Amino acid sequence: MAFWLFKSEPSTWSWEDQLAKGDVGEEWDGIRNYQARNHMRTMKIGDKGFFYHSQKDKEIVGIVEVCAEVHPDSTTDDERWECVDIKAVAPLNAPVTLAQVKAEPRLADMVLANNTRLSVQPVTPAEWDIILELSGG
DNA sequence: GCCAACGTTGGC
DNA sequence: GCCAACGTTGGC
Repeated sequence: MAFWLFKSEPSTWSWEDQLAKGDVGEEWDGIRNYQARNHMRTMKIGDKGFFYHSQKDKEIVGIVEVCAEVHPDSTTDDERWECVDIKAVAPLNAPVTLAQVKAEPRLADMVLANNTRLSVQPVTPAEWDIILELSGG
């Protein structure tokens, strides 16, 4: 199983919106970036991801799970763009802020701290555990 | 609100 | 195929 991080601006699609969808989940649509799409192409059902609020909050707020593998993005006719579906699993005990991530030496190489614009990112198992640790376990 | 980083587009 | 111009994202 692989780990990922999904970035969203809360005014567009928030963790609360995601939670409201329950186990049905929701298309992670609107991605118009090849790197992000390529990551989604490699995702499998059951992969876990962090849900990150960009812009105002800048913090990881919850855990999601891939519940449908890659398929065409329903928000466009352009066949280049595909996406997966994700569903909320649980909120973090406490949100982990970008500042916390940047202050943690073991997370110095995390994509979140280095490539601010990539909206779908891979997370290593080690990084996953450290984030959970920072959130209070 | 500004600006840096980065990706995409389009002219040549 | 290169590269300048432009648009978008997201941190500060």
